[in-house]
Amino acid sequence: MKLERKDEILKYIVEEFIETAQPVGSKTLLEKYKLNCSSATIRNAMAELEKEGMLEKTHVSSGRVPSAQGYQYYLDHLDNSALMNSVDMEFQREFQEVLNSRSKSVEDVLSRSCQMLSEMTNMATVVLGPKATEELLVSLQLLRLTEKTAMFIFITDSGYVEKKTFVINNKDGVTFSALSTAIAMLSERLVGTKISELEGKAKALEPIFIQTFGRGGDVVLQAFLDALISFAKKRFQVYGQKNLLSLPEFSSDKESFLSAFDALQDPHNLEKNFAQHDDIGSNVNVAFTNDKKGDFAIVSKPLNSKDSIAIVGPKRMDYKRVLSALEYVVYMLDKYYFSTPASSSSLIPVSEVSNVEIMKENKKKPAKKVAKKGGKK
Amino acid sequence: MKLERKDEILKYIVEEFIETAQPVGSKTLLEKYKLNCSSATIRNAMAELEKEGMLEKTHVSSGRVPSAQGYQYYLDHLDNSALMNSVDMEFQREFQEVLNSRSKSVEDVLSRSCQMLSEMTNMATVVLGPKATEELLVSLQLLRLTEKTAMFIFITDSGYVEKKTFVINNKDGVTFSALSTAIAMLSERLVGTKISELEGKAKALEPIFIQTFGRGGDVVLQAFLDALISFAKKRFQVYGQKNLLSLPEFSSDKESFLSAFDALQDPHNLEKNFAQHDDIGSNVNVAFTNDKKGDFAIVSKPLNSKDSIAIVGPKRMDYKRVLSALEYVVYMLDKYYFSTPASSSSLIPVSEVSNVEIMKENKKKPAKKVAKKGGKK
DNA sequence: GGTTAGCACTCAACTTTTTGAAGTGCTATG
DNA sequence: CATAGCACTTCAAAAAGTTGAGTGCTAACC
Repeated sequence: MKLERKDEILKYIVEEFIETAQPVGSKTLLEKYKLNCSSATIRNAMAELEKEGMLEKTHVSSGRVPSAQGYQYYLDHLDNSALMNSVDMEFQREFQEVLNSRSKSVEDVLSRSCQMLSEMTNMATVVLGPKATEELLVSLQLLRLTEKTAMFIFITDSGYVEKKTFVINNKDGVTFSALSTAIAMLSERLVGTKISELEGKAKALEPIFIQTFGRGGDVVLQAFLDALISFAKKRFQVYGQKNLLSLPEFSSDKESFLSAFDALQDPHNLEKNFAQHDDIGSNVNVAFTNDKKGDFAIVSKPLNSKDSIAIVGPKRMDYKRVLSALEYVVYMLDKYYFSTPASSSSLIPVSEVSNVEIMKENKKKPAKKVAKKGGKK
Repeated sequence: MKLERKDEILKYIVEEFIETAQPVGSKTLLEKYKLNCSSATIRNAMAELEKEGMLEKTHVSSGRVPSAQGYQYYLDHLDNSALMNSVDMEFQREFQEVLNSRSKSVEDVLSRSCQMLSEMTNMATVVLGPKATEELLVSLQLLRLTEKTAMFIFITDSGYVEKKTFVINNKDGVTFSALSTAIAMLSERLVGTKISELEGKAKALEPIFIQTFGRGGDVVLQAFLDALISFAKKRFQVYGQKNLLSLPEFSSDKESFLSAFDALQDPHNLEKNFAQHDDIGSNVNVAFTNDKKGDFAIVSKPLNSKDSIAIVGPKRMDYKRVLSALEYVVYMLDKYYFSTPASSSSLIPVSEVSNVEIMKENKKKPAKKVAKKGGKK
C-alpha cells in the first residue's frame, strides 16, 4: 500500500468527519474526493489505518471515525504555513472593525475578540488568567458605600480587581474611620506581597492591630483575611459555551453537554492542557482531554505574559479554521496591544492606525507550528 | 357544582402537574388525593374549570394542564401564612452555615445564597442590580499596571466596579503622569455625577484638556468617554442556569433551552417582570413572561434598596418551595446584612450571632403576600 | 506485489403496524 | 347534584418490517 495514499486517505477521512460528523465510508470518500483508485482499495487502506490505531469504528459495519491518535497525526501533518493565509476575509474585516472600535480598552477588545472567535468557530472560547494567588497585591483600598456598608478593593499587578463589601456596625469602636486607619496600615505593609503570602504576613500584624484598636482590630483583620481566602481563583472568562449545544456531539446527549458546561464553569481544571507561557509567541497548542469530565480538544495560545486564550470544543472541530483564527487574533492583539513597536503611536495605538492591515499575501506571517501535547489518557 | 370542591380540584391539579409534569387525569386525581366523589364528578368539575380558562388540554382526550390563569389563581389562593414555616430544615441549617461562614462579605454570602437557592429549587437564580447608567460615580482612579499599560477604575455608589485597561505609548506627551493629572482633574469634576450624564459633562471639559495637554488631552478624554459607552449595563449575576436543562420543559427541546439561556444572558430584558423597589420589604412578586423569548415564571423580591433577587424557571415550578425559600433567604439576608437593628453587633454582624436562629415555630414571620402581576400576554 | 470487482453479511435508522393505557364526553339512573 | 357505565379518542411504546450504507473477504487481474 502506497504510504502517500494512506496519508491522504486519513486526511480526507478526518476532514470529512469534521465536516459531517458522520462515520466516513469508502464509497463516500471515493465520490467526494477524487482518488484514482477503487472503493475496495480505500477499504484496504482503512483497514490498515485502523490496525495502526488511527481510525475507529462505531460498530462492525459502520464507516470510520478518527481516533485521538488520528487527529493528532492529522494535526502534526497540517500544512501550517498555509493556515495563516486562510483566515476568512470577512472575519478579518470584522475583526479590524473591533480593533478600530470606539472603546479600545483591553477588556472590551478582548471580549469582543472572543465573541467573534466563538461565533466563527462555533466553539467556546476561554480567556484564562494567572491564578490570583500567584499575583502581587498592588492596591488595597477601602471605600464607604453607605452609612452602614464599606467595600474593600484589592487589585493585583495584572489588573485583577476584587471587591468585598461588608456591613459596618458602629460598635466596639469599629467605625469607618478606624477601619480606614487599619486599611491604610495594612496597605502600607502589604502592597507588593504575593496574594498567597498575604495571609501569613497579615497574621503577623495582629498584635499591632489589637494594640491599636483593641478587640475591634482583631475583627477587622479576621474579616480581611476571610475575604482573602475566597479571593477568587477564577481568573477567566468564557464565551459562547452555548454554541456547544448546537454540535451533534453534545446536543444528542444531555449529560455530555452538562459535563462540558461544568468543565467550562471552572476552566482552571483545564489549565494543565493550556499552552505554557514558556514558549510565548511561538506555538499554538492542541491538547485533548480524556477524563470523566468529558472529551475535549483545547486549542490554546499565550496571549501575553499572563493570559492565555483557548478555543474549547469536541475533538471533532475544524482545526484549520480554529487554528488560523486563533493564530490571527492573537497575532493581531499582540501586535496592536501587547507589544508596542517603536513605529506605533500615542495612547491607544490602534486609533492611529486607521487601516489595520489585512493579511492576504503573507509578508510577515508569524512563526507557526503546532505543538504536540498529549492529554492524559 | 360545589365551589369549594372545584377550588380544591384545581389546586390538586396544579400540584400534581407541578410534581409530575404530566397532564392530570380524573382517575389519577381520585386515587392520589382522597376526594370523596367519583371520577365522573371530577371530570365535570374539570370541564367547568376548562371553560373558565383555568385548565387546558394538550389534545382532546388528554388529561388537563393548568393554564397561566390557573397558575395565577393557584398563587392567589395559596396559604401564604403557612409558607414561611415550610422551609426545609436541612436547607435552613445549610443556610445558617453560609451566614456563619468565614468570609462574610456581601458578595460571598450573596453568591452562596444564590447557589443554594438554585440547587434547592432546581431553577436559575438571578441577582439584578440597578442599571449602572442610573448610578453615581463615586470614584475614578488611574492605576499603572506595567510600563505600557494603565487601568482606569470606575466605581459607582452601589459598589459596582468597572475597569478599563489601556496601552500607553509615550508619544505626543501622553505620559503616565500627564494621564494621572488628567484623571485627577476629571475625578474632581465628575465624582458625584450620574453615569448617564457623565458623557455630556466630560465633553464640556474638552477645551480645558486641550489647553492643558495639547492634542494628547483630547485623546485621553476621548478614550475615557469611549470606555464609558461600554460601561456595562450588565449589573447581574446568574446562577444555576444549567439546572433548567434537567427540566422536562427544556430538556426535550433544545430550542427552548437556548432561548432560556439567551434570556438569562441578559436578564435586563426580564427586568420589567421583576419586583419593583417601591414596595420593598413587602411582597414576593410572581410574573409570567409570554413572548418569543420563551415562557417563564419569574419569582422575585427586592433584596435591598438597589438589587433584586429572582428565581427563574418554567411556569411549572414548585411555588410553595420557591416562594418560601426566596422569602426565607431574603428575610435572613435583610435581617443580618441589609438592616442593622440596634441589637446586632460589630463589624460583621453575623459573626457574633454564633447561632443564627432557625425558624421552626413562627414567632416573627415577616409580612408575606403574593402580589399579582400579569406578564404581557 | 498492489488493485479491483463482486458478493454475502451486518447493523443502525427509518417506517409502519399493533397494542394498550389513560383519558374524555355523554347518558341514564339514584 | 353525583355517579356508574360505555363508546370513543389519542398518544406512546413496542414490535415488525424495510432500507441503505457500510464492511470483509475472495478470486481475478495487471
